[in-house]
Amino acid sequence: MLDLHRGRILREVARLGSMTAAARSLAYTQPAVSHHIARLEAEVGTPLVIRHGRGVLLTEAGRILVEHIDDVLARMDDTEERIAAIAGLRAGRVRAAVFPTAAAALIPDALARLRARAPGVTVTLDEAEPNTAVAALREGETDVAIVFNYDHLPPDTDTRFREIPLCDDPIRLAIPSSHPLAEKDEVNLADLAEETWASGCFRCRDHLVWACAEAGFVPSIAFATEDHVAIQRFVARGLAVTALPGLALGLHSEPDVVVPRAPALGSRHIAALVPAGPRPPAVTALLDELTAVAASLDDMNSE
Amino acid sequence: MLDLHRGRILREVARLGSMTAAARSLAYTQPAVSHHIARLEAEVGTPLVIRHGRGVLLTEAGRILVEHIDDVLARMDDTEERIAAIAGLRAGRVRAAVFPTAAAALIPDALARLRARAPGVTVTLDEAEPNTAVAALREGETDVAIVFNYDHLPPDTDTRFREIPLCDDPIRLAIPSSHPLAEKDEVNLADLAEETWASGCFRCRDHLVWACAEAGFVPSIAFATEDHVAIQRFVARGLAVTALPGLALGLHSEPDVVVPRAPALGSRHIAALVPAGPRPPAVTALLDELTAVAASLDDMNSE
DNA sequence: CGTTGTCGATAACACAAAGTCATGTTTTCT
DNA sequence: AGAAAACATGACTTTGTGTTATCGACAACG
Repeated sequence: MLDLHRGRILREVARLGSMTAAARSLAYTQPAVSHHIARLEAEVGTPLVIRHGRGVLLTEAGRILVEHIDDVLARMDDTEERIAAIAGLRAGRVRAAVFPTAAAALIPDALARLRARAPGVTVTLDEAEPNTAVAALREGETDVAIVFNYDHLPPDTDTRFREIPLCDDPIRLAIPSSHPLAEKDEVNLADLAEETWASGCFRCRDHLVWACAEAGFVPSIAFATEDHVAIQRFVARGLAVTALPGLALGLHSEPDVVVPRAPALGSRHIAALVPAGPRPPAVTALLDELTAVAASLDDMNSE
Repeated sequence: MLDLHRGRILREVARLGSMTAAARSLAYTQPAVSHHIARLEAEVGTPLVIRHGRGVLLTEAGRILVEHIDDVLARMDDTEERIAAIAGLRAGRVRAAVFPTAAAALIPDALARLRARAPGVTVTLDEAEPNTAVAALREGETDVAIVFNYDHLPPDTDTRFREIPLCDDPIRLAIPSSHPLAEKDEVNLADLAEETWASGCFRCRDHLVWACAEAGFVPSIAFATEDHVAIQRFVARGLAVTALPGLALGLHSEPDVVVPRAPALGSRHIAALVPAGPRPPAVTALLDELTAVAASLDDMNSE
């Protein structure tokens, strides 16, 4: 195959009409240019330049070659620019799989920051529970998975992924304001053993059952929905008590619901998962903004 | 600048989904491909592939790069084909500067042969006297100069050119059939010292004067024209005698003109001149056909 | 009309790049 | 689990790509 580098040299020789001048222009020595032209001629099997007076003149084949090389080099420049744009955060697309609460509480702020920093980068979002998000990551269908996990569950040890911790999301107790315990600052979980419970997604429900077991009882769960506004309404109407992530409560506060302290419920750990190894710049940038937004949330929690 | 070679490798990796497969397809070893991809990534500053299961998957930057490379490589193929066509005599243009008689007597046959052998090669012709033809060659305005020279003139010793002898063109005496000497087989030049002469181009006239001087007289030249048909008419009408190149006489034979032998007139040497050094294939091919045609003319003369 | 400066070609050589083989690590399939 | 397959890594060889030094040829100058 023709070597573009040699083509560039020939082009310069054509432009300047002399090998010596081309060598100067390209910061080479004259013999280097002479050699390259000779090799190019050997490769294509026909003379490309002809000595003429002081310098050289191109043959027909040489002229045609230069025309084509011009075209090819222009497209090469385009190519480089496109890739440089991705490397320089002026372009790029990131696919993220995010669990619902984070999609509402974390992502909008992170994307706003990312847009301010790198307007050319676009992010596409897929809402997905952690399990599906990880599966998508494994299949290469997404670039970043935003997931959460509870202390009582085994951590994800898959070495193919790198876990970037984002923040801790404390699980809060929510009870009706009409409830006898509503006036206490801190509530013991065991005191709610006889209540009717509402719970969210499978994983959250699982965690609730685990926490109650630690407290010595099995909760009676009558309502299950992933809609945290709906859950709060159930609580507000006095139909149930529930445990909700702080993030969900931060998104919406229903009247007639109180949130006493209940340390036994612990917290869930929110993290971003990306494939191990080097990351595209746009992915790194998104992770940066996610950690920044998450850190400010963490600060609010610790106050 | 991006290396097309690496681009080709990346493209193959993208097509086959694995470095090992790409290596097989390109007759490389696996580490070679691995190395090239790693270097490409270092050069562009962003990951291009990501490990996925058995093989690799391309990142966004990788996919975009491959798209562009496809385009560039296609144009590279075009380029190679264009040049290969010139090298393979399927295309090409030759500019020739030819003196008038040869343009009529030599070139048409040579071009017919060349067309049969290499239909894609085109030849452009400029009629020019030897001096102008050589000047054009020196200026790079023509690729081949077809010239002639006489024995009494100094040979062209310019080392910048290579001379390819084509044939000898004997100078013939032409006299009216009504002339007293018309019945003789061989005529002595000195017997025509008192005649009125016609002559052709400057160089031919010069040669005539020289030959007559050798025979001991100065010819009285009343008619000078480059049109050999016109000259023959002058002779046919008994207005003059003349010396004409055999080639011109071969092109047109006027009635009432006889051509006795006159060895003293010698001959002119027809040759092709090309720049020294390697020659484009189309030029070589034209020279081949010219020498072939000229050789057959030489044979006719020697019979 | 020779002399001098410039250009291209060539030879010898230094260094970098591009391959290879051997081997390790990770992931998948049995 | 263990075997097979794929990418990564390291040491080494070969090839290519540059350099300096020098020659031969053309052109412009006095």
